[in-house]
Amino acid sequence: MNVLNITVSHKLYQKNPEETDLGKRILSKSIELMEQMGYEQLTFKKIATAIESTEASVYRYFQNKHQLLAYLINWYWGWLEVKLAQEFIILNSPENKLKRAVQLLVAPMDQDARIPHINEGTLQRIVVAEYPKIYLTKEVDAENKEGYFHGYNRICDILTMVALQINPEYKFPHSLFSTIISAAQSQQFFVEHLPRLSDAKAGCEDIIDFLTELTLKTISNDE
Amino acid sequence: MNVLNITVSHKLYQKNPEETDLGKRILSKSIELMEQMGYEQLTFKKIATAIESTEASVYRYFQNKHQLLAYLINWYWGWLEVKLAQEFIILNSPENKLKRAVQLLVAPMDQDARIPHINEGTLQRIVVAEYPKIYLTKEVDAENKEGYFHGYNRICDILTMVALQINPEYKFPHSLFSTIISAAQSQQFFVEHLPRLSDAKAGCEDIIDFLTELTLKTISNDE
DNA sequence: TGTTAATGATAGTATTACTATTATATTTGC
DNA sequence: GCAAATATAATAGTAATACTATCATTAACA
Repeated sequence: MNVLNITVSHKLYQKNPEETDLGKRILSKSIELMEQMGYEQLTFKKIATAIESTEASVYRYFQNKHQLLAYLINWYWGWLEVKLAQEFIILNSPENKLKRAVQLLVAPMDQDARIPHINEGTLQRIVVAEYPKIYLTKEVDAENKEGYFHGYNRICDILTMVALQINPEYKFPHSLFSTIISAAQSQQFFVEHLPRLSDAKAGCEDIIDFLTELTLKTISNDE
Repeated sequence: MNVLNITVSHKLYQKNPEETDLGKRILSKSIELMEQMGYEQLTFKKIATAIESTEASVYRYFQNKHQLLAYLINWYWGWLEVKLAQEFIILNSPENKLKRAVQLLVAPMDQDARIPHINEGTLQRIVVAEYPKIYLTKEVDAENKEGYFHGYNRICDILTMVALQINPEYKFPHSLFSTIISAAQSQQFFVEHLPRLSDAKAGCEDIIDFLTELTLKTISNDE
């Protein structure tokens, strides 16, 4: 059986949680609890109690809740990069690659049986609900140097390269894809919670149409 | 002299801060401190000390820090709506209105001398750095009912009406403008802190070009 | 078997986010 | 000009949070 390992920068943990059973239980339960109660309400005490361990043990893996969130979100981007790479094997036109990328961003993610301690679908919902919290802080510059945003940067770079194949003249590809990725998340959130900020109906189809059209029209160089 | 009053829903405060001297000092100092230290580090204690008042007094105006942030951000959207209305008086084409709206979102805001207790430029930077925090919470549905996001909804609706004059067939105007507004903020943030996520150079010109082109291409119905 | 590493158990601290109470000052109605 | 209401100040207190520290136990490993 194929074992897949998503690697996250060692700056994002104190002790690698993928290497021990306790570490995996922390990841698994953190994902479950964070989705249920949200980032603000989650505490290391609650995680520890839920896995029948102690607060101090959780602190051995992550410095604090913020680092844990950064870890999970980077894991997600690493995962998405693997998915993209897989899909691109059989996609030949850059247009189709971009379309598929948008679908991956927005469509609910299935759980991968090879990685039982991470529920990718739940993790995706965490990214939708919490993502901007990892960079909207006063520590952003220091954390950027530590690689806290590496996963996101890479996705953005990959899509930029694809877009430049369609139109090498397009001036703002990084801006475009950081916008698209963040819109992919916020539109999912708006459909569910702030529907006046979106035209999409429940389900991911409308959001995909919106983002795909937006992307392709923007990078096209006709007119 | 022309006195201007931005009205914020009474659900966004305990006691109207615009009505008293202490209230205005709280607003003024909150804006200053929040920009300096960021939302997370700010406490009511710090505000109170800085204006030589007490924590309990600040609590009489706002239930908590979250409500204060929501107040400030709604004030900003109210202010932006007033600005938009002023500008639209002499702009006739919907294209020019959208272009101007993008400029207002991104260009640094001057302080209005008629409202000495609110520094609009500083407030704008707070919106850039903190905006998503007011809706990315588990209380979002309840707070939406209380009108916490009213200001944003209105800006989005106004721009939607303008866009539909250009292309009445366009299917996703609300999604487009919630995306544009949020990109206006995040691009400003990225240019300063996460430059790999943007192609813009310092200053607002590139961001304005990026967003203007994105908007107009997306709503155009040719091709 | 002795050493190291991982975890558990427990305790403690500073800060935060409030709530409550009482005193004092100021404004307002009459 | 005085009583009543209101706003604010001063102070205290509480529960929860976000850690840090210490020491004992267990497991792993060489």
